[in-house]
Amino acid sequence: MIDRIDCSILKLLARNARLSLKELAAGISLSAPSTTERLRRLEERGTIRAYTIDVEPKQLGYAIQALVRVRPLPGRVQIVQKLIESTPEIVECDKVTGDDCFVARLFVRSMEHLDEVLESLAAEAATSSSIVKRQVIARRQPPMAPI
Amino acid sequence: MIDRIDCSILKLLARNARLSLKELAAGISLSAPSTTERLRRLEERGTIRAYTIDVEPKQLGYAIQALVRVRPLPGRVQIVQKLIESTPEIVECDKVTGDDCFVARLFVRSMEHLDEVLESLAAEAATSSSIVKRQVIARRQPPMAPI
DNA sequence: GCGTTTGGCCTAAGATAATTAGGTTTCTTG
DNA sequence: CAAGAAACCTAATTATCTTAGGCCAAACGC
Repeated sequence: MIDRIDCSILKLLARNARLSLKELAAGISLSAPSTTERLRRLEERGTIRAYTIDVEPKQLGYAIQALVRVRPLPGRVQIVQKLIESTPEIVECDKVTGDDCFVARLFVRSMEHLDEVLESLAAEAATSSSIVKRQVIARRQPPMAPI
Repeated sequence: MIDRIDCSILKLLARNARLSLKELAAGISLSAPSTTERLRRLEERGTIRAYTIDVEPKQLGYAIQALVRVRPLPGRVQIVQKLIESTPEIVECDKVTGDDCFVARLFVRSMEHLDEVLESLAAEAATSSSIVKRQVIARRQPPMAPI
């Protein structure tokens, strides 16, 4: 499904998604039109879901990052999910196996702000929060190999 | 530190980091050269940490995504951190407050593969794994407002 | 086994976009 | 209030991207 060349494209774009077509083409030793066509197919097949940026949260005023495990009260799963979705401070949330139904990552300006967000969930769910002390591994790509 | 225009730039690029300079300039109603200069400063100040892509893990052969809480055995924190860093299946890891010293996200091809990765940690740490059943919120940006 | 089709690549030209240079306006500051 | 700096602009040059058309090799049908 994904050959060696597609793999190189993904690696190059993961490192810098704003690479010009020319640079990208040079990186994979193909012509510009062929590279365009490869890119188009990667997008079409959904391999590349999005081109995006990684923003420094502190520069946006978010001093604190936390991981929160959320256990909805019986019968409140749907409500809690809606609540989570509509909480803009939550930047990522997974529904997982186990007692902790949801695991969310959130960005807040202060401890007070964290408390505020958690309070908004308190009526519908039990939460356990962990403050991020350090990012040991910033979001990276898993090993990419031709399939 | 970040004005209304920078904010718009960040929002536009978060949605599509490959927007051409011309499109970006049109989006914020500035000329192309001014837009270039704004971008340059956002990069220089570290507000934009990286331009990257969001890849569909399934298309790379990763059928399963898991969140793992890792509690190193006494005195083994450093060793475990090294181990985590050198595990390519781990795509993200945070050092957090609380008993669970690390929280990692990993991509694996199968349950056997998951077991394999966890086994490699077993000698140095206790782990609790949760399989991701559904991404309720895919990585998004927190609210952006001028600061 | 051979002609045909398809997929993927190429080059080259025309169209589009990015950069550079130089000037204008506006805000800040001595 | 004048000087300087910061941020913007336009226009011309330079570079890049897209389009069109053709080549080649592997897969396919007869």
